[in-house]
Amino acid sequence: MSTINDVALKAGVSVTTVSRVLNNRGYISEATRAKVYKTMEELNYQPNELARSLLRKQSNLIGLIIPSVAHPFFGELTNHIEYYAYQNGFKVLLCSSHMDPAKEKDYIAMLKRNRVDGIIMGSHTLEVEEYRNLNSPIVTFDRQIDNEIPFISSDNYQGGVLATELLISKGCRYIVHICGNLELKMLSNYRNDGFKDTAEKHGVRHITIQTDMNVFDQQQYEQIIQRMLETYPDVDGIFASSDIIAGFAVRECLGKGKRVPQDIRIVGYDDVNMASWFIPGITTIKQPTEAIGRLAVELIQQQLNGESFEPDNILPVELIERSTS
Amino acid sequence: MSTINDVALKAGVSVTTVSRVLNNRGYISEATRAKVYKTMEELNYQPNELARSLLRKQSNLIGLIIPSVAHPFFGELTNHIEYYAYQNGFKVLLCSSHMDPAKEKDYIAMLKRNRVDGIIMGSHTLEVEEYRNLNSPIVTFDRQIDNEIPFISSDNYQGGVLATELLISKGCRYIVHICGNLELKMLSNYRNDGFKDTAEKHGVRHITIQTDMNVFDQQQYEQIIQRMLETYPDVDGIFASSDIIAGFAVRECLGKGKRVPQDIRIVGYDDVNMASWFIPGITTIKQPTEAIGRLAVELIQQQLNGESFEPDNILPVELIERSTS
DNA sequence: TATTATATGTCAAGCCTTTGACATATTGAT
DNA sequence: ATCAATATGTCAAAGGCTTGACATATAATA
Repeated sequence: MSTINDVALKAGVSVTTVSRVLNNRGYISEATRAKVYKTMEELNYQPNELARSLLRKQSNLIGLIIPSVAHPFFGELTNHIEYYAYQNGFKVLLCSSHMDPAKEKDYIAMLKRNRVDGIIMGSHTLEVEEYRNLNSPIVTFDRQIDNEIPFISSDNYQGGVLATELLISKGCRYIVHICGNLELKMLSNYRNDGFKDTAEKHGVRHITIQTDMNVFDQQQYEQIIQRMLETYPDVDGIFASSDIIAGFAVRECLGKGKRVPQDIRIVGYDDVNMASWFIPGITTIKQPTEAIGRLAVELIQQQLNGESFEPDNILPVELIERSTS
Repeated sequence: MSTINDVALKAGVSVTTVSRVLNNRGYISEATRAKVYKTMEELNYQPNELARSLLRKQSNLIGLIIPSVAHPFFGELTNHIEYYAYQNGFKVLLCSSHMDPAKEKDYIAMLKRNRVDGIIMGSHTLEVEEYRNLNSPIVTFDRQIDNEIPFISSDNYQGGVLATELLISKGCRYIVHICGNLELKMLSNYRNDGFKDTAEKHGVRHITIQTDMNVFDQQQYEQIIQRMLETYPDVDGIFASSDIIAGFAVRECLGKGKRVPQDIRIVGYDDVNMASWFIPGITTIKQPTEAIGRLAVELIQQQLNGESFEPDNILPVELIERSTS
């Protein structure tokens, strides 16, 4: 790889001059500018960002830690984050924790070693303390660390309310919420609060079933749903905390000879693309994935610029009715 | 962020000594080693990888260019690539081209500026020439650039054969292959060859329908399939070039009142997780995504090490029978 | 003509880390 | 007492780039 020196030499100018055209500062004649660009072209020169970052103390790198990009929700979220990062001159370093605390810790250290300008945390297997004192701009998704660190989440409580109201309005009298582990202090737990409050308000029987915190575990989902269907055969409404779980619920119900939505109604969460591809299409609570992605990048940028920012970002959800309700 | 200097100062040793414990070279007493580690801990020191990379002329970064991580197949592939990259001490810089040649070109330049150790190309919107002379280790997925640059693909021809044989053996007499644009010289075009050869061998009527090269275009898929179903109402077998397209095909067929698989049989490609979640489960040709991911990283590593490597990597496919055939 | 804006050059420090060359001390073994 | 292994230190260069300070020269303007 050629260096700025090679360019200067070949173009017959000083490195300072090349640096000046590269960074658009000081006086440069059009002729010199053109000559330098031409030489860079000829030498196939690309300024070394490692050296630049080292000097500037800014890498334009954003670290993104998520459970897995193979999960449709995180895949779509990552897609939007990557898009807006690129728009704002950032590159994204992808880290999949696979819900392994050791790996997550490792990744955080790695990101610090690489001097990322900020970290977007979509995976939360560590204790809250571990995330403090990272002294790097952070944005958190679906988890509140403290008042200093901004978080983004969808309006989980409202999502729970909307889903539950729908089930009840359609006539469900015995509803279940299948969600992640409530021990983890995730903001998504509010979905369960919305669910319970609404069910109680309407005097509807309700139970909550927690899954382990595995990202994807087809077997576990199937088992939990089967057991639930056996233990509570009278359930006539399911609010699942992801469209994938909802999909499995549909599958198991149909397998058990229950008609959806006539015998049992099912509402998911997320509104991943897949939710509309399923047959029947899954009724769900839409998270504004694109807005979340955009905001995440913005919040990093704002912290970087020393601007003030909103620490609590709860984005609106929307009920999308399809065929499972 | 503290530097190696701060550590040396605080620990009361020289930077050379710190560097020695950091890199495990030269003589170091256990006492000093412990003292240095303790100080690093206290200062929350993380060696600056930018400086190290600059010096070593090696960044341990792999650039991954794909159409979109929101696409299930690429999401799963990315997941595996990230996994094996991490295992081998690499970090992944994620780039989503969204099938935009300008963006892809930009990304390539960006990756060079960042001195990535290698590039895994899963998006191919540029002319073959553009990929040559990148003088960086490259691995290509589903496209052959030249004999120097290694490629990986599934056994597309065999995939086409397996899918077609299955349809015919189940009694299909008029089959259609829905695939991407054949103009692009992608290795996946061989699926169509396998399809045609097999259909002709058995004397079965067959047609090929190409889609545009958009990653995801629900509308387009629906339209193409609807039009196909209207134009060729006698079609009784579909080989779709992705599970997503297959999913839409199932949906449209059921919508038109055709029974799957009784009236029309459908086979997909990829075997993304989703294919088994669909109702009915989609019969498909499985690409060995994990093996592809592992091999991609290995091929970068081998090129980096100056080892010899296999340029042509065609990985076996497998027929997965579910309920649409 | 004097002044100013424009254009380029030289020089050197600094970003953080690694590494080789070399020097000096302290051990323990012979 | 001597030698070698062990342990640490000093010093400086290198990696590629940016930037400020200063110097110089040409062209345009007052």
